[in-house]
Amino acid sequence: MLSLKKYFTEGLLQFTILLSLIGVRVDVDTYLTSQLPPLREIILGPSSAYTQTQFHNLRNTLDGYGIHPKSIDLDNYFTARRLLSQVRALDRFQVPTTEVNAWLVHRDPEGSVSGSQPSSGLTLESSSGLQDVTGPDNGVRESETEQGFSEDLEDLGAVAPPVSGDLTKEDIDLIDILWRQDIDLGAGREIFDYSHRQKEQDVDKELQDGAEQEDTWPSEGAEALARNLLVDGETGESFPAQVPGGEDQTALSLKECLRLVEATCPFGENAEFPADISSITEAVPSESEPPGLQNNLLSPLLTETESPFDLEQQWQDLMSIMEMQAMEVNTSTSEILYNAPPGDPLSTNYSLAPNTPINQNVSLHQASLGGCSQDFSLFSPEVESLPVASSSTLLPLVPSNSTSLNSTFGSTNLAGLFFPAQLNSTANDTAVPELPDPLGGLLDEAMLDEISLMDLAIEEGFNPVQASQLEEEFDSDSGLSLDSSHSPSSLSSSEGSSSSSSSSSSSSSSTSSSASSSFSEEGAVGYSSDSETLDLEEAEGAVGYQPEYSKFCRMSYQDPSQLSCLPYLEHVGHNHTYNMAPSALDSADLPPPSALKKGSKEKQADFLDKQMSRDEHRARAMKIPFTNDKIINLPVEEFNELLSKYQLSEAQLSLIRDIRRRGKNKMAAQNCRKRKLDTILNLERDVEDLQRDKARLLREKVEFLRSLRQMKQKVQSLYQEVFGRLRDENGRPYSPSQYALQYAGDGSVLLIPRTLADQQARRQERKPKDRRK
DNA sequence: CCCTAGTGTCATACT
DNA sequence: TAAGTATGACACTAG
Repeated sequence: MLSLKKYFTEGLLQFTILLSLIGVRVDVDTYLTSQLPPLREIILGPSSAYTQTQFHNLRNTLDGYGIHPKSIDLDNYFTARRLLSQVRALDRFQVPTTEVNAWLVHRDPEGSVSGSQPSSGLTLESSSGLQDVTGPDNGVRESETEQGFSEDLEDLGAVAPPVSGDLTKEDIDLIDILWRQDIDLGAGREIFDYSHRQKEQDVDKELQDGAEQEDTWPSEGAEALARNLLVDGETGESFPAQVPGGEDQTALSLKECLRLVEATCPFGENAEFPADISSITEAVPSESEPPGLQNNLLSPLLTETESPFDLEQQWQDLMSIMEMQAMEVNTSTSEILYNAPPGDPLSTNYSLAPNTPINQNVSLHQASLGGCSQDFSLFSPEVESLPVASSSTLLPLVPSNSTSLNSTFGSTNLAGLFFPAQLNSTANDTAVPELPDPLGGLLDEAMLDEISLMDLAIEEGFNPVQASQLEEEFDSDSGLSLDSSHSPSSLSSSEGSSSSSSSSSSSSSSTSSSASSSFSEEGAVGYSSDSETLDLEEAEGAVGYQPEYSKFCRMSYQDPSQLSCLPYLEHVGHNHTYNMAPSALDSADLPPPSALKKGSKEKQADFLDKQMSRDEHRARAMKIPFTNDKIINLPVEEFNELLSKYQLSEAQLSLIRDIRRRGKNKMAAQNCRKRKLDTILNLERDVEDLQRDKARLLREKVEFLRSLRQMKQKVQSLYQEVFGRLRDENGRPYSPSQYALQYAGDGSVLLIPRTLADQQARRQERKPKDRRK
């Protein structure tokens, strides 16, 4: 019970200190409501840190005593706590996984679509036109508009119903690939610098048969695209500008793609048509499309799944970032956050061009992609607005395992059509190490909202290198421990000098204000605070030790001005100690020889008198034949010996024991207070570290989210590319309003009527909700 | 005179 | 059990 009480009170103290030290908004609610263990930890945990630091033990060690067994490793404790906090912060990143469904596509000549899976077989006759695919993400969009972000995402169709379920291995692989692709396209992972990719590309060219595809892509593509290239501000990569009239580039790049598709896919003969630009453009989005329609049209993949991110929480996180910036981390985010226009360059850089029409004079032999063994789920985009951002966006969507793709499409490396070779073959090798697999669950609207938010925040200039540096800094600065440098043992540096000073400087009562103390030969620990007496004490074999200013001065304060000395310590040093000047005793016991300027002597005596503690006065009054320092600091055996040497009355003995008790207790109290102070200071530093960690993790999160958004956009554009190339038996493109592509779990692709796709989407949207209940 | 910080002391519990 | 230690509480003092 006692320990419980102790823990509780101490915990409360620390908790309060923590909150007050933070001084900024703390997510206390999160901990209180949903995370009781942390609260319990906050209350109970620190208690261990608050107990028994044994400051003097180190000194005792110096004096020949061992470390007190009660000493607690605060370092470990605080480190554990810090790690716990990090882990806790990380769990906000966890999002439910998104199930990627796919259907095996087999399109028979009659115009019906039949999947290899029974449930997916459907006829195309159900050309029911546009479906009302209103997204189910109203709540999310509220906050979107409120924050002024993500309109572009909506335009991109981020309102599609969610896909749900567990990720299969292939899904993960695909996600991984997408991730890397994204990285390659400038997701901010500088580790994948251009040269690195170049090397990979070179290697892959040697390894892969489809080198020609890669060659044609950059060569022809570059030529054609050179006119309207945008440069990714982040990676320096170029991609086509989104020019409304830029059909040329698109057509050209698509032609390249198509050539490979034709060479790869065993399409039916009767399905081959020369591409008719006009017919294609009909199926292509136009600027005149109502915005609402576009929203629905462009949502094959940017589907909402679950909303793992509490927007409120995220907003708090962002606020926290800004708070951190106020502290020191950065200073620009808030401005960016609040002032950045919705169409900030960063966002637009990676946004598809909703209004870019796509003209492709290409054709498919058959209106089906037989057995595309990709797992990415392409959900139906709706009609007209099929913005293909740029040909460069075709690059992503590579399967982690290109062999499966190849086997599916035949001997030709179709993957090379869509993806650079180096990504095909080295996807696994170049994976970002330890990259979590956040993508599954991240593909949801709420995430996109956040992404937009984060995109703004990220402009503060964070990069992974900085993050790692920060991390290193944190690692090296475990900061939470009461390391030896903060313990009184460090006194030795300043104290040792005086320990050997002559013992008989005596009555001079040095008025030097410099604090100096020493350890006695016995190793007993005394306490002396100011001026006088030290040398005399040594003469007595007693020892004092000074409240070490240096110790406090070493406490980590970021403000250099505070480093010099804590102002409130300037008053420490009153001499309330028992370490009276022997001269005083001597002068009392042995009156001065005689008339030696009585005035000054009296003054001196008065002064020393005032310096004496009550116990010293009592001792003198009781004619105790030895100093209080001896009484207090001598080991028990010597102390008893000393007592035995003298014939002392009961009163004297009682007083001596009281003096000893009080003296010991006084030192204990001093140690106790020091410990408290250290604990508080360390808590303060702990809070700072945690805040920095939090800011760093948030920045990393921003990075992840942005990459995710880019991947989504690329997948969407890929979908549009593929869909736009599909031709029915008459050689006409399928209407996005009537058909949609879906991917089955087994890697197959299915062209299904839009109505069915919508139904499935809704069904899958309901699933997670039900699961949540 | 009041407030605050530092300190000493006591009582108590613990080691 | 004795001695030492830790700490909350209180009082005192200086600034």
